[in-house]
Formats: sequence, C-alpha cells, structure tokens
Amino acid sequence: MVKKMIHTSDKEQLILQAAMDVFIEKGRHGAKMQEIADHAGINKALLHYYYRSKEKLYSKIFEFLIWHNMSDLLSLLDSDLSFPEYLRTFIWNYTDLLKENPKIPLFILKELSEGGDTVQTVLKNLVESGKFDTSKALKVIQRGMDQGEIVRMDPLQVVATIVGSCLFYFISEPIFKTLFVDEASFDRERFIQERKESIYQLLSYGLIPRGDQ
Amino acid sequence: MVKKMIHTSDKEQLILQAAMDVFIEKGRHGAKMQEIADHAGINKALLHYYYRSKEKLYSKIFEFLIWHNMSDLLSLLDSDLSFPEYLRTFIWNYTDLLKENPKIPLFILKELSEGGDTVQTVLKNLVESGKFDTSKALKVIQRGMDQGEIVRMDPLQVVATIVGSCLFYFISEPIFKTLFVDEASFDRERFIQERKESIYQLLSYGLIPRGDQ
DNA sequence: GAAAGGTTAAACTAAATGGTTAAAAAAATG
DNA sequence: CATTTTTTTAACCATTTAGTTTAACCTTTC
Repeated sequence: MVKKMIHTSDKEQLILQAAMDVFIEKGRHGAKMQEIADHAGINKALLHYYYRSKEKLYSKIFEFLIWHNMSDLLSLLDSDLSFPEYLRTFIWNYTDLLKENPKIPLFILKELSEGGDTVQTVLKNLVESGKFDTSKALKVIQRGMDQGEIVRMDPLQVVATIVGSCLFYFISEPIFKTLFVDEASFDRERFIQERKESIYQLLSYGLIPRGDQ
Repeated sequence: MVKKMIHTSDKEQLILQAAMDVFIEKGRHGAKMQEIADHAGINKALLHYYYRSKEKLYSKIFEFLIWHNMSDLLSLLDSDLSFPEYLRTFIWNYTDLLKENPKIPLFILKELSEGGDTVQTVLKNLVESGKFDTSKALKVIQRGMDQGEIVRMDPLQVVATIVGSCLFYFISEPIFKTLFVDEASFDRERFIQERKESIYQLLSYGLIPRGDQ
C-alpha cells in the first residue's frame, strides 16, 4: 500500500511495514503492539527486540510518512514551468499521491490535533535542515504574478486554496459519500479523475463565466 | 468555547460541556473519564452516575457536534439568493464557524479515520430522517448553472472545492504555520479575514486574469 | 426534621496494554 | 561442528483506566 522504506534487514523491514499499516489504520493510541506483531507475523518479544518502544517506532514511521508525502511535491518546484503548468502538474501529482495513500493525511492531521509534539519536531527539523524549502512554492506563485500569468493575491492564500481543494475529498471520503452520494451509482475512480480536471478548471477560470472565451 | 447544548439539569449540563471540551481536545481515546470529571469539578462516581459509560457520553457529544457544525450551513440553502450571494454567504458563515470552533472538524475527521461506526450511524440517521437534506446544496448549484450564473460542472466537484478551500487552513493550522509562515509577523485574525475574500475571488473569477474586466 | 435524592471520598475490581525476562529452539555463520 | 544471532514461547510485572461499590455527607423538599 505504501512504498518501501529504507531497507534494512528482512524482519526489520517487515516490522516497519506492519507498524505503518497498523498506525495508519488505528492511529497512535489505537494501534497496539500486539496487533503490529500479529500483522508482521512475529511475536511481541521480537518486536521489542528490534524497536525498544512504541514511541520510537511511531516517530520513525511518522517521519517517513511526512517525507514520503511531501518530497515529490516539493521537488516539482525545481522544474521550469509556466504557472498554469505548475498548477496542473501539482494537482495531478498530488491527487494521484492521495489516491494511492488516502489515509496518510488524516493520520498526520490526527497526530497534529493531539498536541503533536512529534509532528512539530519532525517538521521543524525538515524545514530548518533545508530539506523542505517551502518558500519555493511561494516564489513560483509570486513569479506567476509578476509575469502577469495570474492575478495578484497573497501567495499563502493561493497555496491554502489549492491544497485544500485537492485534499478535501480524500480526508472526508466516508462522510462525503454518506452526505452527497448514492453509493450504488458512484464511480470513485472516475470521480477522482474528474476531480483533477475540475480543480484545475475552477482555480484557473473560476465559476463565473467569462465573456472573452 | 462551544455553544451550549440542550439544557437539562445543572450538573448534567456541566458534565456535557466538560466532556465536550476534553473529547475535542484529546480525542476519543486520549480523553479520560477522570479528566472529564476534574474538568467538570466533580468526581468520577458522579460522572458515571449520570452517564453510564464513556461510549454513551462520547456519541451524545459527537452527535451534537455534527449537528452544531452543519445545521446553520444547511439552513442557509433555504434562502432565496443568487449563486454568487450563496457562495459568498456560505464562505463567510462557514469560515466564521470554523474560526470559533477550529478543533471540531479535525475531531470529526479523527473519529472517521478510526473506523467511525459512530459517525456513520449518526450521519445516516440525520440524512435518512430528513434533517440533513444535502441535495439542496446540489440543487442550488444546478440552478446557478441553468440560469447561466456559473459555468457547467459536476455540482459535487463544486461542493468539494468550496468546502475544502474553507476547511483546509483550520485543520492544518499548526503544520501550515510551521511550513509557510513566519510566526512573528503573522496576524491570524487578518489572515482569516483575507481568507474569505480570497476564496471568494478565486472560486468566482479564477487565477487566470480575465480579458473582459 | 425526616426522607429522598444529589454528591463526595476512597478503596476496589477487572481488563487492557506496554514492556521485560529467561530459557529453549531454530537458523545462520564461519 | 561450534558459535553466534535470530526467533519463539510463555509467563510475568507495572501501569493505566473504565467502571463499581459502600458509606458517609450535604441539600432540597415535603
């Protein structure tokens, strides 16, 4: 379900994968060491043999997930594209990423809402070490404005709207379906494909019809 | 922090309020009965005297929060406005609601990610009892399209984009700030005010400049 | 002021769970 | 084969926590 982590020994790898699945599924507190062991097909003793404590295991996985969930998107910003191309590529890549790992964002947000020292620590490390240079995103938007490709607006607001638009469906999927969708006739795959196009359309041209095109 | 619930006896009310605060803050599993009792200024025995179990307490609060978080927004759809007015009003109302209760959405989403039988049950009840008529939202959008006020697009996609845009900042606030914002010079209040205007602008007119206005 | 019900304190049970331990068994290694 | 490392088993400890119980105390009400 999720890409491989840096590989070490076989069992170690197996444990990490199992832990990741269980943590994502059940959350930090919902996840039990016994369940992780079961899921990895080993016993609890061995689990502790490799990873001293639940906390250690958790933050290792947390760090990996944040990285895995963001690095591709940020590296996109190094390419040399027009703003519309950037926007389109971001929406496509991010939506695909979410489609394949729909539970990760909520997992991260959950951690966040529980005080989230782990998150903040991991994040700050990534930002301060320069691995996450988010200012690139703002610069890309700024440049788009300077070159007249897009209207002037606080780049932060643009970021929030783009990311929020992409993210929403995936974090709210069960609620969204219950509220709005007739399960029987709903084609998830197709909706997600349309989602990309719709977001791009909407953010580019807006809901109000244009006179000029 | 959160509006009063339907009032019963004094202590009962006090307990509900305390439970709500603690559950929102710590989540279903993070919340402890002892802490709720402390928070309400009573002891655990009395807590169980009024509410037999944690589960009962939890789902009572959960139901209230879903209702509280959505009913205002849905009732808006009964008024007779042009689509731009609807859009504007929704963005303003919803953002204000989120500003005052920023932890509720994440609380709900969290429940959701943990299997969330409680959510689904509560939601389905609300939908099937007719208290939540979400089709009204889709109809308002449809009408806007039929009258040429907005471009044609799957109404579901429109909903997802609008709600996602409003919601994102509030559920990701700590992460968002860490990644993008210089805490020292950041004015939250102002950002949120601007947020409304930006979302409205962006969804109405898009990022690509218009030739005609 | 007596009865009823609300409230407290404190000790208790039972279950879940993170983590440990020690000894044996199995697998890998040289 | 001898040694080291990995893995299992199974019992065990300590802690947390939901929920109970009992006896006493306070407050209201008739």
